[in-house]
Amino acid sequence: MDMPMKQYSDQNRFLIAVDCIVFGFDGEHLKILLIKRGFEPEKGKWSLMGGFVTPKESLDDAANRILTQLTGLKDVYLEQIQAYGNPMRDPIERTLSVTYFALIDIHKYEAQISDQYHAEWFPLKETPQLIFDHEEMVETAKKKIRYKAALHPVLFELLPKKFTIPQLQNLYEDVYSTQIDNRNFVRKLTATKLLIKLAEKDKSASKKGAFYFKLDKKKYKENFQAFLNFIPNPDKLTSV
Amino acid sequence: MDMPMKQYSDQNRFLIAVDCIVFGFDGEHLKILLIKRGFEPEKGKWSLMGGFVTPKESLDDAANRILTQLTGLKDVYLEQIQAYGNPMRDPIERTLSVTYFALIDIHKYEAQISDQYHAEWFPLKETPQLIFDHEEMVETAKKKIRYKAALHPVLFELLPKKFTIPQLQNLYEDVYSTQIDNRNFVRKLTATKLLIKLAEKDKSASKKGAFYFKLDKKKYKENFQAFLNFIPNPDKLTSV
DNA sequence: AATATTAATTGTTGTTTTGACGTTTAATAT
DNA sequence: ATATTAAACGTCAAAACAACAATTAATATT
Repeated sequence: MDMPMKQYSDQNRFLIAVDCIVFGFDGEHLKILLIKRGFEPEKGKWSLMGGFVTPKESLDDAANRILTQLTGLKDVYLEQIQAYGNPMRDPIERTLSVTYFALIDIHKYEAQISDQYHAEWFPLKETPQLIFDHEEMVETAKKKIRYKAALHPVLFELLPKKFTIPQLQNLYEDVYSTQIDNRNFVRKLTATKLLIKLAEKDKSASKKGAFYFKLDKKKYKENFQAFLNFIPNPDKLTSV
Repeated sequence: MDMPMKQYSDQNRFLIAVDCIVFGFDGEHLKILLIKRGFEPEKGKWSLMGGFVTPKESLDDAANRILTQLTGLKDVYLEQIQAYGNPMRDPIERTLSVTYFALIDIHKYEAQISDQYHAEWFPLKETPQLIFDHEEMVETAKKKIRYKAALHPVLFELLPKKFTIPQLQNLYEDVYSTQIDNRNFVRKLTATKLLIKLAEKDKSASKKGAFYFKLDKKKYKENFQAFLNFIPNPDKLTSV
């Protein structure tokens, strides 16, 4: 071949989409953010927040752009899950979708943007019917967050900067649908040295009040890959 | 909109490729299979085994097809790792690549097919320069296999049906570049009840010989998601 | 044929981690 | 002042773990 190539001939090209599974925690339950799809096909049906990848942006860029459009938030925790490539997954035209899961502090989420996109939070056990293969994507994302959080301190991304131990424990209990012994939980948590105790207390939830804590960012980054064991008997979590 | 849609207008379409990181174990070292690329650009350079996704196949189908073409093997362990979508990763034309890692019994691999593709096994520490972003892909795959194997009994996929404990231990020691105490290793292994002891011994490697074992397939499938702990202090493995 | 050699196999112990459960303390409501 | 609530602190026995020692089976050497 003498001439420099301009493109690969005889190959097929496809649409590439990004779909985001956005997790939030309202203090009681883990929830995901869904929108009413604004265009055909399946216009008006519940859907993950997604969009097509444009020529000059990477997948991560696309996911961040889409997430910012939906929530108004920037620099949120975002992690690629997997690519879905069934030829028939979109009936209109073959589209590959790369899913991401996002963890956001639900209180930072601005509701007026929600109205613009007709977005709504759904508890994990009460999600409506979704378009295409989005239900499968949500199932996989649920497994992924359970698997990941069993080993790494990723759930902190769902809480405000200041949070209490009971809040954190509620979160773990909801994610794993289990009761955790508070005394053992605190012991394991303390052992990680990930938390810094603040002077202030949250007295909204109890008479005695619970001390606020914040993350030790440095330790958090250093130990993000360390294997934790907050969940008793974490076996048989289904991986992704 | 009155007419049923035929396609999404005003969107861009891209090439989609699949690249496979094929791991094998020769009894001493973990290796990956690389090929000399047979077409421009970068013809003749070392590369992962990859190919473009065709219109009617899923991503998994494409990965299996490509892997069978390279190794002649079917039904091998194959798992999606992640999608790479940097707009400039292929200089000729924007191509999204979805990587898979494959674990094969190196002895089942047929060499004559290797010649056809100019394929070669490389120890992980002696991999040559690779095209595009394939080195980054290999790095990620290495982290992935270490992470996965620290928790799940996936390395058995690299061994023949009959294998000895010393073989298995060599494999773990090479994957984690560490010495493992044999007595503790055997105890943990026995506790999983994953192995069935055979009457036969392998006397090629030592005078006393080492008993062959085989996997208890049923237990293997049941416990695949269980968290193991063959590696002492598995913290600080880098995840993917 | 006895002995040395090699490496697989079986065994022991002290320490650390875990899960289960009891008690005390701080703040508010009566 | 007292009761109430739940957060915070503490105890203990069992299990898991890492580190280390001894025995055994097969071959090679003399």
